[in-house]
Amino acid sequence: MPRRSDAAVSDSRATTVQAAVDLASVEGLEGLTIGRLAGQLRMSKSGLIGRFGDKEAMQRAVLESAVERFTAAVWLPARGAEPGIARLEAIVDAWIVHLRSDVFPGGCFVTTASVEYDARPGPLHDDVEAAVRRWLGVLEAEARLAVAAGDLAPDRDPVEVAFELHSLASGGGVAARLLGDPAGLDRTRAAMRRAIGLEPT
Amino acid sequence: MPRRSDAAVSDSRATTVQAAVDLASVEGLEGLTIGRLAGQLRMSKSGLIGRFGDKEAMQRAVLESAVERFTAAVWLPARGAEPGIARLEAIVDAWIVHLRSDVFPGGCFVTTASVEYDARPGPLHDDVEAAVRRWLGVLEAEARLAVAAGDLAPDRDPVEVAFELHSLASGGGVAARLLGDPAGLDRTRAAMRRAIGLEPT
DNA sequence: CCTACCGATCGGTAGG
DNA sequence: CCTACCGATCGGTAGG
Repeated sequence: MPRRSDAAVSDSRATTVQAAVDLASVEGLEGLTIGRLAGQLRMSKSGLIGRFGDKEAMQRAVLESAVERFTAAVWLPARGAEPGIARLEAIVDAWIVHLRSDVFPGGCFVTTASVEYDARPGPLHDDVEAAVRRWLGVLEAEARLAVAAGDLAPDRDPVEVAFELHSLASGGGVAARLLGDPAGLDRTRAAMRRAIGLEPT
Repeated sequence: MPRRSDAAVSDSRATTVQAAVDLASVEGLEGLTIGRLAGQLRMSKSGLIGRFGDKEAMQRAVLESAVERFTAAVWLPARGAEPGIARLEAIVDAWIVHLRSDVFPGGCFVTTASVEYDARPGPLHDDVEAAVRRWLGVLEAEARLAVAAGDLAPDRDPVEVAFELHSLASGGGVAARLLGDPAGLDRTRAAMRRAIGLEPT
């Protein structure tokens, strides 16, 4: 018999990961240190690292959790909308709401991780790349449905639409936060709507 | 009389900064360490730090130099073009060429710095913010000229155009590098041209 | 999960 | 510009 039930172990791990996501959101996945996180959780470094194995495994778990937060915030709410332009619009709306929210205290987690690992090979690079590819794939599929439905011009390339939306949200989110200017996200929203042929509103 | 001429001192400092820009381009300004840079330059840590005062002063000098590289690569070549859409087009072209080049081995320096400091106050945050504001101001002025010349729709907001171009280059450059896909920059170029009303070519 | 500890590295200073 | 050194912190292990 284990001294703690599996549920309790997985619970404590989930709590740990949550705190780590918040810390890494500000400091980056590279800036995350075992000592600081352990101190914040009032536990020993060895106790903390024991939950993951080593730092890299912890970073990968943190990234995975952050991606789940993003999906839950942006993809799930939009899933109910009609396929086509309505769903694309719902994704843009949820995305902007997400960027305005404090889901990640330090700004979009995947964007931060993308910049940290875009020029550094390794498992974390591969994980971030895979997550971005999955999300681009979702956007592309939605854009394709919108083209098929006649909501987007027939010569509009779904791959291009997906890449454009991703670039605008990623770059616009960073700039809005850096400038401390909420209007930045209004502009990001307007640009994303333009990219899918909608009026600014 | 100084033991080394002013020119020699400033020369050695410039060499130091150049090496530091390349290192920080990959590791980030936060990942830049005195020990590693000193080792790469085959000098002592104290000798290196003596050229700047402390690490933060070195980081600020590195950022300033990187901004100058960007301006020289993107703004100077476009300056000769006619004001209006021709100059905007020239800026986009130079920008994409710059992103494709190895001017910064680790990707756009200002984008990396924006992400590192968007959620962290301090002098470096302020320096990055000021640099981005200056560049957005340049883009906005050019967009305004293009609107005045009738090259952009009269209801197109120059501030929005500037923010959109910046977001696309910043986010698109990161994604293209992360995915290791040169087509990413083709898509970025197409999106930037779309933003200023031009055909993809 | 803990304490105690490892070698390496951090930014920086003293003194020359 | 150097050597020598400071206290702090890094990721991680040994042993319980």
